[in-house]
Amino acid sequence: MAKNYWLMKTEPEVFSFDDLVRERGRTTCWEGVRNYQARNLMRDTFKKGDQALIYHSNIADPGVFGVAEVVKEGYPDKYAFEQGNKYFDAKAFEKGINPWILVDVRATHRLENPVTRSAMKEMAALKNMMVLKRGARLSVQPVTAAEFKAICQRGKLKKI
DNA sequence: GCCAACGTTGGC
DNA sequence: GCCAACGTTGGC
Repeated sequence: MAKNYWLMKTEPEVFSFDDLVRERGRTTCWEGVRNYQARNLMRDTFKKGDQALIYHSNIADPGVFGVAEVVKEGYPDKYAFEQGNKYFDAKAFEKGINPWILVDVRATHRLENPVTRSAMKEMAALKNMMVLKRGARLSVQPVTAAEFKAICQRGKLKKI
């Protein structure tokens, strides 16, 4: 089974790549995904050892800042059923069925030169990349091996 | 801060 | 099941 590659968006004001690096074991559960398409990818397709580009969104200079690997495959997201939690899902809680899942990721590399969105747009290897398309809101996106490699080379990976 | 694109909700 | 209204995302 070939390794999968992903792009995972995060708002650095909320949780940045540096925040991930500061976590114990540089590992965290990827909280807050409340979209079924993204959920399905994490539940069905994310495999241990897959690699993910960590992308900062909703800032002046969005782009890829680091690389992480999947260290734990999909498991129930208990936060969805914790009243008062930021990611509490009242509707699901009433129904008694928790549809949400988490994966754990560990930071492995920093991009010495973060690859900004504007730089990505100029890269021929990324001309079909999902994240660059208009209105691509999916917070967890598949990335091809070629796209992953192109960004890693451009960004100069530095092992953490 | 604006607003286009998208996903979800809810009336019918 | 359709679709308008709404809330959110996220680039700019």
